[in-house]
Amino acid sequence: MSMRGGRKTTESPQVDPTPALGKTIQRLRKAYNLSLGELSEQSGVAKSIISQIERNETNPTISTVYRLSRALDTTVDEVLKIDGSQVFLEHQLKSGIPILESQDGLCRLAITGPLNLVNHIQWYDFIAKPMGVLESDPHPPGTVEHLYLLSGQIDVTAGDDTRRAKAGEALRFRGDLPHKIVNVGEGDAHATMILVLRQLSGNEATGK
Amino acid sequence: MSMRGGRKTTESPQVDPTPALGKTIQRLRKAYNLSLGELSEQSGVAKSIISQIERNETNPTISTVYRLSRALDTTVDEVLKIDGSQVFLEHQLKSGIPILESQDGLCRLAITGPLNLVNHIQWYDFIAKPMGVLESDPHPPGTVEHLYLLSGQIDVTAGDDTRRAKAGEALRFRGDLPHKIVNVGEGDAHATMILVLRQLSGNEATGK
DNA sequence: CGTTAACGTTCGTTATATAGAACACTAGTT
DNA sequence: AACTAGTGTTCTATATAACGAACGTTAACG
Repeated sequence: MSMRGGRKTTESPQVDPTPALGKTIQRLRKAYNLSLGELSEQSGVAKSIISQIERNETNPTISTVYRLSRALDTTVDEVLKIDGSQVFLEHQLKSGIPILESQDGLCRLAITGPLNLVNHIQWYDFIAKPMGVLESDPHPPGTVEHLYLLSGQIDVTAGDDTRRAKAGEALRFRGDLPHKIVNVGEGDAHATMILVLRQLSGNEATGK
Repeated sequence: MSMRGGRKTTESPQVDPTPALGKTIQRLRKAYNLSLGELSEQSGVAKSIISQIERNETNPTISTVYRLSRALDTTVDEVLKIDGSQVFLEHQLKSGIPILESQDGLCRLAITGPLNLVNHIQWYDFIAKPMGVLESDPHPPGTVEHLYLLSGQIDVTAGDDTRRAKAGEALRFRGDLPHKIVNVGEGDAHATMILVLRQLSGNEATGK
């Protein structure tokens, strides 16, 4: 008797085990602002292959997916996950810092600041396509968010307050409230976003 | 400026991304008492491929590894883990029941009983090669372990008490103490092991 | 304009992962 | 002993994943 449980082969004869792999890889790659060539360099995978993987035109080798997921600071399982329902992808870095990136590609938040300061100050590069909306849950109390708009035009809503900023302008608002950033311009909106956590002031070192 | 952090390509030029995959697959397959042919049927992967994968003679496709890991009730990441230090592999089933299986292949514990009773009674198939030792941490208080030796010869130590059993004999001992099973015979030892948890008696149902 | 550079795609070739058949090997049976 | 049924391995052919080069496109510059 070698049967065990009710597992069957006939479950799904020809399921594509990796329906979302391509999109996920591409999402992560863009979240890091990497081109195919750059990711190719960093991962060791030919850029043509990456291109095909992103369009689900190939069934990559474990080795290939492994190298890609390493270069993208994530795991094989993570890139295999089918998260079609998720609006935002939350990607845990090795350092524990999440990268938020909208699935439809409208908004993108990439960390650009030094990782060792992440408990004091977080520095993001923010790009939103027209109509893009980034909604954030509150950050820790006392957090202040600084936003310097490099190009485009956005509306920022923090709590009840809404303000508009054009290219070259800066905004500062409370990050410990639910807040929202909307690209109200016609082109892409590009901004530098800096989160200053309260711990920074009044405590020179965490003591660890 | 497309640089980001300090990720480098030169990290490891030609690392084998899957050094333990073969062993892990084989371990899991044996933990389920599956032959290559059986796993082939259940996973849809040709048994020749599984054979090659287990001996690390191929670099399987994501699809292949995915089908295998599914058939083995685990994830892709799980089979990729390099746990060379671990003496025992603890494999979480979907149902949450761990399977213990020694890495060197000396001992093997496979669940054979019905899964829905796992909180009351656990029923294992135990096989140990010569010199094989299975050490267990204490089970919940009140647990009694029943062991019926099908073939071979073993010593069981529970607490301070040590007893020997030959083929056809049965042992019963306290499972809530650290205990150890040693195959002292020349051939394989094969036993049926039944864990009876206290909840079974005095409570007809856990209420959930 | 043409030039350059960067992007993602497609092409041509090579390497190899896959499946199925054939193969040894063992153990149990008559 | 021969006959089975099981194991895991090795064959052979085919499909295709991988790479690097060439390509079309776009954008920024002179």
